[in-house]
Formats: sequence, structure tokens, C-alpha cells
Amino acid sequence: MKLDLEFYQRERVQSIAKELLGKVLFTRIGNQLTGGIIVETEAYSYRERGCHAFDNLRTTRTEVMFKTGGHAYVYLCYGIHEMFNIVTNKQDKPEAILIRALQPMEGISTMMSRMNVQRLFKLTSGPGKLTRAMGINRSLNGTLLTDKRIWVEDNGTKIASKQIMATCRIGIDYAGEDAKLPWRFYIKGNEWISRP
DNA sequence: TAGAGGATTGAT
DNA sequence: TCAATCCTCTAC
Repeated sequence: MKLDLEFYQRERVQSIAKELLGKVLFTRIGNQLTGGIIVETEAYSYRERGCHAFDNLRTTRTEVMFKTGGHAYVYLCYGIHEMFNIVTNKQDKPEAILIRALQPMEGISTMMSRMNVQRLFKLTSGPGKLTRAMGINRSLNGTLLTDKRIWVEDNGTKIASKQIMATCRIGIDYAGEDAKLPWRFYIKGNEWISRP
């Protein structure tokens, strides 16, 4: 069942980031269906320095984060990698969840050809890799997740809270004390999580 | 308008 | 450990 927008438009981005674990992200790009179980997420909020929209910083790039929950926020990182985030909370409460890793489920041959690799291993185990495998790019920035091209489904899987690990987020040393917030979540023992 | 740096990755 | 690579943001 496709998640509706109300799921994303709640407060407490950390809770939503945890609830997304076990859900399935789908894309249909170029008429190719691909999908994977979300196994790793990170939460970002205007209340802390790790976030692009910290202190309600409003720029061309962060504009989409000020929209209602359920929009896709896709941006280019290091000039090379597209990063896929899901905007949460209400309008003008800029918060988002970075999808860091998936467990491939659907359209695996499509993903392998997009990645130009023969081995399934670590096809989607990182934020830059999974966008490439799923065909996600900046043209999807600002798209609602009720779109035909990208959405998230609940397949009934419930991840027990003791199966969810929380650590500090990766690659945001510039955020000072806020870099220590335990806002990175992943499914314990899953082999598809990004490298440490 | 120039310069610095980044929510990463894969090769060395 | 380091380069790739280009967009965004800030300061002048």
C-alpha cells in the first residue's frame, strides 16, 4: 500500500526516519520499475546545524524543504552524487530524511545495468549509489511521493524497535555538537547498510 | 563574480 | 588516503 502524504506531514522527523525502515522505495523511470527495502536513514531538522535549512535558511536549494511533507528533495553532492531525501513536517517547518541504503527487491537487472556492475553485492549500499541504481536525479526534486515515478509502499513489515540501531550521522563534522545527535538509523545486522 | 567546500565513492 | 567534479553559498 502506497504511503499517503499524512505519513510524512507529521512532526518528529526522527520518528518518521525510524518508521521508514522496512518500507519499500519504488521508482518507475524510463518505464523501468525498481524497488528496494529502506534499511538506513538519517534525519535532518532546521533546529540543528547538520541541516541545509538550519535556522530556516531559505535559498534556491533549500526551498523545497519548506514545502509540505512528502516532497522529494534531491541535490548534488561533491559534484558527483545525487542524494535523495524525503521532506517531512508541515509547510515552513523544513525537515527531511536522507535515504542512505536500500536492500534491492524489484528490477535488480535494471539496477545492475545502471550501475554497470555484475555483482548484486553492495548495489544500493550508500546514498549516492542507490540514487543511481534507482534512476533518481535532480529532475525529481520537488516531486510529491504520490507521483507515478517515485513513491514509498508499506508492505506490512514492522521492524521491532530493538532491531533499530541509532548512531551519529555520517559526514557532517562541520555541524559541531549537532554532529553527535544520534539521528542515523539502520536495521541491525542488515548487510546492505552503507560502509562505516 | 570569484573562491571555498561539500549529507560520497572507489581506487591506491 | 586521496582525487574526482560541479553546484551552492558567502563575501567582496
